[in-house]
Order: sequence, then structure tokens, then C-alpha cells
Amino acid sequence: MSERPDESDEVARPYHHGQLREALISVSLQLAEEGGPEAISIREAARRAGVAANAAYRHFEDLNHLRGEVAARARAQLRDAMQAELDARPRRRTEAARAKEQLSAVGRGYIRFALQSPNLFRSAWMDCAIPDPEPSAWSLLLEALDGCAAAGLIPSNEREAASAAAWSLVHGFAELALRGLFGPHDEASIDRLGSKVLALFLTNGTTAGPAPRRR
Amino acid sequence: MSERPDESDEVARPYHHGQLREALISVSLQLAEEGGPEAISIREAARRAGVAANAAYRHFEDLNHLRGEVAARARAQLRDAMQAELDARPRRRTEAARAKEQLSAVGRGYIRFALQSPNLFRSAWMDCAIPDPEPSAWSLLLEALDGCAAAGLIPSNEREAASAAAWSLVHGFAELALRGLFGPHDEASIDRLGSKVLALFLTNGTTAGPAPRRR
DNA sequence: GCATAATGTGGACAGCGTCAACATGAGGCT
DNA sequence: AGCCTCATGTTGACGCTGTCCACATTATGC
Repeated sequence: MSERPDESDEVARPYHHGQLREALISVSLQLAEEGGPEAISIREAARRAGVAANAAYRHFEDLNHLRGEVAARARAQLRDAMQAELDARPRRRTEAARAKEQLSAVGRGYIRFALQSPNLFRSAWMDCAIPDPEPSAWSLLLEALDGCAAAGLIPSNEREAASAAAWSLVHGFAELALRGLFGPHDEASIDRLGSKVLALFLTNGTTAGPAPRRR
Repeated sequence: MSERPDESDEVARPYHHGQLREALISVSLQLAEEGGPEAISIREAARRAGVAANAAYRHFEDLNHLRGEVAARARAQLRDAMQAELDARPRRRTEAARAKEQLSAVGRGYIRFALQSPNLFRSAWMDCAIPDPEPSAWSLLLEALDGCAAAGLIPSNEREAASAAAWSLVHGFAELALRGLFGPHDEASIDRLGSKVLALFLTNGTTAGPAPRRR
């Protein structure tokens, strides 16, 4: 349970928070969850952490650096959601079917996370003017594409384009669905549409069949 | 020529600007062009229009409403860029080839605009909390898809999914390329990658051939 | 045990969006 | 014409923000 006697009561805090950096990040993540990326604020984060606003500057150079940390957390959650979908996927017998299922699960996870946690999803990709060295959210997608390539579903000379396409498709769909640009669909039908789009890509886009039929 | 003697000199302005709404929008568009969507500010726009900050509130309920107008302008420019690419496309002989070329030109225009005017592109899709009734930027894409459907390139039962896919692919690619997530490519090679992705979609995604081969 | 570095506080400044009260000018009425 | 009214622009204020500075407090290495 509580390790430290400063949860929410007005007991005199040790005046050196001890975990301030961590606290600020997690509280800011909460802000983002509640009000979207633009709700992140140094002052409000400090307030919720029970500390003066300027204390934050001992741990973050800038608001943008704090936002960068929050974005990284959001991306980690996105990756977890993809991993969960991956873990829950049905197991196939052939290598090709397995590779397809893997790619599809990753895409599903991505899209579902975006629709279920729009604020976190938008925070994951928010512009924080800090280039991020860890695009870990993509690693699962890249692994899945590796699988497809190994199964011969992607001709090696189109490997790069196919990756970019898969990536773009999934991300673009999530963004557009989030903005409601696919019309006034309810959540379930958007999910269906997303599956159809993925299926369309998987049956036609990456593979023209295990043995690429000569024309 | 100039109808009104208040261009930029310090001659006593008529104290009723006359075109303030328009001036505010166009100046804000400039702000967005220079510093991205978040650079739009009521106070700065009013300043550049040579007017007190609160005058803006006679023309816009809110900062978000001003942002909404700017977004619409940006989307109009995006549509113009797509149209230009459409006008410049080579003409093909068969209906199918024409339809493909049309779709590809629209996608090219979209992606190139995003890469050449990133700030405007981001402004076009910025979150302004105002639902926009005019998704005119998509109309060209929808027309192109109509063309493909008419040419029999898209099976009618997959029409919706194919539209969503084309749409997602193009938008997603633009977004990701903008964020530099395709690696440290120079502009030309990103353009090439975009063309490859479009080609991949056009040859495999929308069409399985004019006559859908039974397996 | 004491100097020093790390961390948190308080006060200030400029900039922002927005509100309320007031000033100015244009247009319609008689 | 003259007046009244309404649209438009101005001034000043409030509370919020990010950020800088000087200062207080605590942990740490000698």
C-alpha cells in the first residue's frame, strides 16, 4: 500500500519529495488522460503533486520536456495495448497465416487503443518539439512485418514500401476515425470498418499469395 | 486598386476597419504558416491587424472559432495543391488507367503539400473543438475513388473499406513522414517512398485486376 | 561536523484568453 | 436636416500560464 505518509492528508511533508520527477510525470499523464495533451501544465502538475510550481524546473528543463516524458508514457501504454491484442490472438497453423494474424493483431491493438483512449493516443503523438529516440511503439509492428517478410508474404524489394504502407494505414485510420471523419459511426461499426481495412491490406496489399502468381 | 487608404502607413485609420474579420483570418493564417497551429493568438492577430485585442471578439466568439476559420483556409490550400497535381497529371487512354492516375495524383498532391507546407498541413487538421461541416479536402479523393469504382477497380461490396483505406494510407503517410518517423530521409527520397506506397496500393490494394480472378 | 550541492519556496514579470464598461462612428427613421 | 440605435473598436482588469531570480532547506561527501 502506501509507503510514505504523504498521500493526501496535510501531514507535514518531508519537504524533499523524494520522487518528485516520477510524481510529476504520472500526474501529468493523468492530466493528459482527462483533458488531452493541451491540458498538461507545469503549474497544475506541481499543484497536484503538492509542491510549488518552480520545483518542477529542478527535474524538467521545460514544459516541452515534461510533455516529452508524458508522450513516452502514453506510447508505452499504446504498446501494451498492442501486446495485449497480440497475446489474445488465435494461433494459426501455417507460418503465413500466423504472420498475417500477427500483423492484423498489432493493427487492431493500435486502432482500438486510439478509439478507446483518444486523449492518451493524441498525447502519444503530440508535438513536443523534442525528438524522441525511442519509437518503441513501432517495434511490434516492425516485428510483425519481419514475420510477414520471413513468411515470404512481402517481396524483399518492396519491403520498405510495405512497411511504410502498413504503418501509414494503421496510423492514418486511427487518426481519421478519432476525428470522426468516417461519418457518424458508432464504436462497434468503426471497429468493423477498421478490421475490413486491415483485411483488405492483408489479403491484397502485402501478399499476392504465397507464390506470387506471374501475370 | 486600393479602395481604402489604410494599407500599412500610419495614416489615421477610419477607426472602423471595415474588413476586420477577413484581416484577422488572413493574418492568423500567416501566423500558422510561420509557427504552426499553436502560434495562432488573438492578441497577436489583432496586433498585426492594427487593432485592439478585444475587437476580435466582435467577429469571433472564441479563439477556437478563429482557429476553425484558419483550419478551413488551410484545408482549402491543401485542396488547391491536390487539384494542381490533378491538372498536371498525364492523361491515360483506358478508363482504368485514367482512374488509377487520378487517384495517384490526388495522393501525391496530399503528401507533397504536407511535406512542403508542414505548418499549414498541421493547421488544416488541428484540433479546434469546432466540428467542421465542410470536409472539402476529401472531395477530390472521393471523386477519384468514384472513378475507380466506375472503372470496376473496386468491388462494390468493398467500396467503403477501400475508401477508408485510401484515405487512411494517404493521411497516415503524410503525418508520419512529417514527424520524421520514416528515418532520416531527404525530401526527394520521402517523395519516392510515397510514390511507391501509392503504387503498391494501386496495384494490389484497390484492384485485383479488371476481372476479379476467381481463385 | 561542516561545506557544498541538490532540491523546494516565494515573488515577480510578461504574455495569454476573456469579461465588463465605455467610446466612436454608420445607417435608418422622421 | 437631425436624432437614435446598433455595430464595431478601445481601455482596463482578472486570473491563468511559463519562466526567471533570489532565497530557504535538506541531503551528502569530506
